[in-house]
Formats: sequence, C-alpha cells, structure tokens
Amino acid sequence: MHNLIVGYGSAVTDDLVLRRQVCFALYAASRALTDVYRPILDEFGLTYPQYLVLLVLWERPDDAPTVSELGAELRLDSGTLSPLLKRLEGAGLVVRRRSARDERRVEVGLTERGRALRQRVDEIPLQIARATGLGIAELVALRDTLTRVTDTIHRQKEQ
Amino acid sequence: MHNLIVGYGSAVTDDLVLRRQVCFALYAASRALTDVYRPILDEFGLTYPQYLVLLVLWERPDDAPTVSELGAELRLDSGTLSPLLKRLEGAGLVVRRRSARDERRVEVGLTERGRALRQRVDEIPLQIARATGLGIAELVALRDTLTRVTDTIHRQKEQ
DNA sequence: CACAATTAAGTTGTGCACAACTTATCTGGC
DNA sequence: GCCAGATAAGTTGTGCACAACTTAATTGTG
Repeated sequence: MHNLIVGYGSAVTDDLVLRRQVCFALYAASRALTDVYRPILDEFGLTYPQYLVLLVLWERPDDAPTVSELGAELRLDSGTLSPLLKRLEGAGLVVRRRSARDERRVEVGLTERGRALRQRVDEIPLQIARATGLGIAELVALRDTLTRVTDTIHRQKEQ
Repeated sequence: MHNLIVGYGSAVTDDLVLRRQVCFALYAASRALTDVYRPILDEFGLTYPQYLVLLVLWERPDDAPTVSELGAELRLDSGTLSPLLKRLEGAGLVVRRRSARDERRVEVGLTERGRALRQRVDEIPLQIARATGLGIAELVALRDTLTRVTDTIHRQKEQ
C-alpha cells in the first residue's frame, strides 16, 4: 500500500514529494483561506479564531456556554481560549462570569456590541465562497469530506 | 447567491452556522492531521513545518535552495523560516551559508544527518493516509480540489 | 560611476495552538 | 462530614504565522 498518491516510481521517492501530499494541500489551503479572511475581519478588529468563537456564540445567543463547551465545539483548549476570550472581552464583544452553581466554570456571553456585530458580517461567507472558485456542490462535498476526516481522526484518538 | 451551503431558512442564519462552513472544516481538519503527525514526528524531534522544509530539501538534495526559494515552495516568509531554519541547524540537520555570488542570499543544505533522516521517515505518508480513513482515489481528489482552491486564491492575490 | 530603488534575510511584536503545569472547586466513596 | 481523585480555567513556555520594520547587498538608470 505504498505509492499512495500516484502509481509509478519508487514508493519512497514518490510519497515524500511535497506536492503529492494531501496534508500539505490541506495546510496550504487552510492558510490561504485565512489570508482571505484577514483583511475582511480586520475591518471588525477580529482574527479568524476570534470570529469562530463569535460564530458559536451567535448560534445560541442566550446560552452563555462555558469555556469548555466552546472548546468542545472548536476543539481548542483553555490554553488557547483563555487569552483569546480575554482579548474579546477587552474589545467589548463578550463578557465572562463565574458560574453561580459551579465556581470552576466560566460562562461566556455576548455583549450588546457583540450581538450587534452579527448583523455586520452577513456578507463574509459569500465573499469567502467566491474566493475559493468552487461551486456550491463542490463546497458541500469538500466540507463533508473534511468533516469525515476530522471525525475519523478524533474517533481514533478517543480509543 | 446566499444560502450557499444548504437551501433553506434565512440566509443570514444559515451561512453563519459553524458546522456549515467549509473554512471551519478546513481549519479543523488541518489541525486534526497535525495532531496525527505530532507523536510520529516527535520521534525524530521534528515539528510539522520543519518536516515540510526537509521534504523540499530531500526532493533535490544537491540543490541547497535559498530561504526565498524554500519560502516560495511552502508559502512561508523569512519571518517564519529564519527561526525555523536556525532550529533545524541547531538540530544538526541543515546548514546555512551565505551565497558567494550574492551575499544577500542564504543557501540551505542538508547535513549528512539530515540526508540520512530521509530513510527513517518512509512509513509516515502511509500512516497518515490510513488515519484519514479515506481511500486512495478520495485522497487524490481531495488533494487536487484543495490545490485548486489554494491556487485560485493566490492567483487572485497577485492581481 | 553614482545612487535611488529593489531585493534578501533577519528582527520585533502579536496572536494563535498546544503541552505541561498550577490553582481552585467539586464529587463520590467511605 | 472528610478527603482523594476528578474537573475547570488559567499560566508558562515553545514554535509557528504573519505584519511591519531593519540591515545589507545588488541592480538598473541616468
């Protein structure tokens, strides 16, 4: 099961070629898309991970999930989220408060400013989709394949 | 051309849902795959970006590309590569030398140790491919779609 | 030849990611 | 009710990424 990617030449030689590797394609595409987001999100003073946190909060605006719950959605730990949330709080977009019933938990809620920002980012998904050059069907297929890969890896990790 | 991803509900509501976004799927898959690489590359004392640099050097072991040429392959700038290469040099895997004919350039070559390491990483592409749970045809299709997206974005950026 | 503009690499500062650790709180078994 | 183990968030340290900048060398044009 060598020579994974293309079936000629020596296995060793071929599989280690950069342009043949799915992982490099994934890594490069992820960074390229973040490059598309950057100037757009700059207008709102946001980074891409900060925008992702807001996406989660906008989905359930009355929920105020904990740091762990945010982390479960985004697959990020407190080492990443704690300072990020501190910056979002500094920008006046979210508030953090200790849970009353469990003092270990910190609940993250939207401020009015954070809630209002949602209305201003409507056009972003469209802009991003256009930048990929893919059609809707291709985007959906790509998303589903990637989600399947991610889920497969995470399932393996849990066992 | 709203409601990109699925054709029901309000455009605003749907397109901003995390799980519907291709970009999040890409970001999550990229990090998940890096998680698969990490314990494997740890054995060799490498990070994933360091491994990518070695892939480029292994492709043309007598070439000693410059920092810029490496950067063009990997789409990384000197701000990322300079400290990374310093670490690879510290690990005894590469050497950096000023070009004789153009003192601005720094050429990056493999040491014997760096060259030898190639023989020990043969199995990595196979291990990674297995972890994705995808078949060869799917991997190739995924790689090509992602490469197309990346190229589209970079082409737009240049104009 | 002079020198302004360009190019190459490196540096500095910010913000992720993530491992390893700390601190504070909670829970279950006795 | 006590306390060992678990859990939640935060902190520290390392290594990318990338913007903005610096320094040094080269190139093109007059």
